[in-house]
Amino acid sequence: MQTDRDVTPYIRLFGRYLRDLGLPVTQQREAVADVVFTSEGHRSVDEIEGELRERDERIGKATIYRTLDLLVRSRLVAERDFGEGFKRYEHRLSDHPVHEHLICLECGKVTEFESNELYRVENRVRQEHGFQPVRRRLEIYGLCKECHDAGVELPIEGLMCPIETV
Amino acid sequence: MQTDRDVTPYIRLFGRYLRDLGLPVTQQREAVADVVFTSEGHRSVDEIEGELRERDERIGKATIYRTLDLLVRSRLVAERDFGEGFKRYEHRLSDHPVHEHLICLECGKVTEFESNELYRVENRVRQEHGFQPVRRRLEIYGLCKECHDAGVELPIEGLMCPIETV
DNA sequence: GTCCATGCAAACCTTTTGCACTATA
DNA sequence: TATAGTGCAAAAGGTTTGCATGGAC
Repeated sequence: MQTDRDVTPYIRLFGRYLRDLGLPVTQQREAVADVVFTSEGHRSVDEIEGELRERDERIGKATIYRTLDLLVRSRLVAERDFGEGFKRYEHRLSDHPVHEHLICLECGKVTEFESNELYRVENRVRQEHGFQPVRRRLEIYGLCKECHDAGVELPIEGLMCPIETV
Repeated sequence: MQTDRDVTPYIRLFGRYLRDLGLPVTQQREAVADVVFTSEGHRSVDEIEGELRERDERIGKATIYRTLDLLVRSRLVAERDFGEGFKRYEHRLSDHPVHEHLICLECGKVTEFESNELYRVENRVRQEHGFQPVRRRLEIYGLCKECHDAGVELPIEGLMCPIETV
């Protein structure tokens, strides 16, 4: 049953992708896509499930995972992994479709930044290694401004001088 | 029972780290550390377990995980995640303790490279975001030289033009 | 009407934990 | 001898899969 839902341009793009592949455009797929497209940050599957529940959409976790897989394949959504033990998803239709991440080791905040230095890196590996870059991932872990201003100091764990072998 | 095992300088470093923390230096810890230190690539827990079995060391998986945790904390070993669904471990006592990774989407080969452009990136985020970098991670996914020379072409999946919304 | 998606629960896989026993220092 | 580690098996947590039912086209 095709209802008159609010189909945003982004969801329409996803619909086009599905149709190109001969796959059905279902309510559930549009609902999951809409949650991701209307979210601004990096959403976990749990968060997406919660948002769907708030919207009174009852969609199984398996369907959410299967739809996210399609969204990632369509390249409309990027899969992220900040080492939390689960993945996060972020749509790529923002002002800055290509960006990297700063991750605070103290509070977990994720900040986005752009780095055109990386184009130089990619050109170098193309020339020096004959490697054709397709996609990349740069994450810098450290202490964010707010935590630093709050006086947090990151403890230095580990050996002070790992090179000394005596 | 303290046997006369072949204790390399690297294992001695790990022993020092443990002693500094008042923790016992056990056979199992030395055995796991030795496998990691004598391995050149990026080892998974399964591979470490297999190597230990070949050496006739019977060590439980839990102990391997617990020892790897100590090795990572000591900063003698780096934890890697190439999106395979499990982690890999690499010792940091090579010629190039700091390096990034090129990962072939076709054959899975991992090549290491160095990028001093990243120091500039880190300085920039320090100035522009007040963020103090501690560690970083750069992975470039693409097609390696061998696969390209073998004629492999990466299929372009997804929408051709994700920006067009009509 | 055909084909595929959905939902539920079970399965899967890596990693973590509880607990009785053993080794280190 | 006190303290901490080990091994086993069970648990945990995220993700995937099998299968009967229901929806898209």
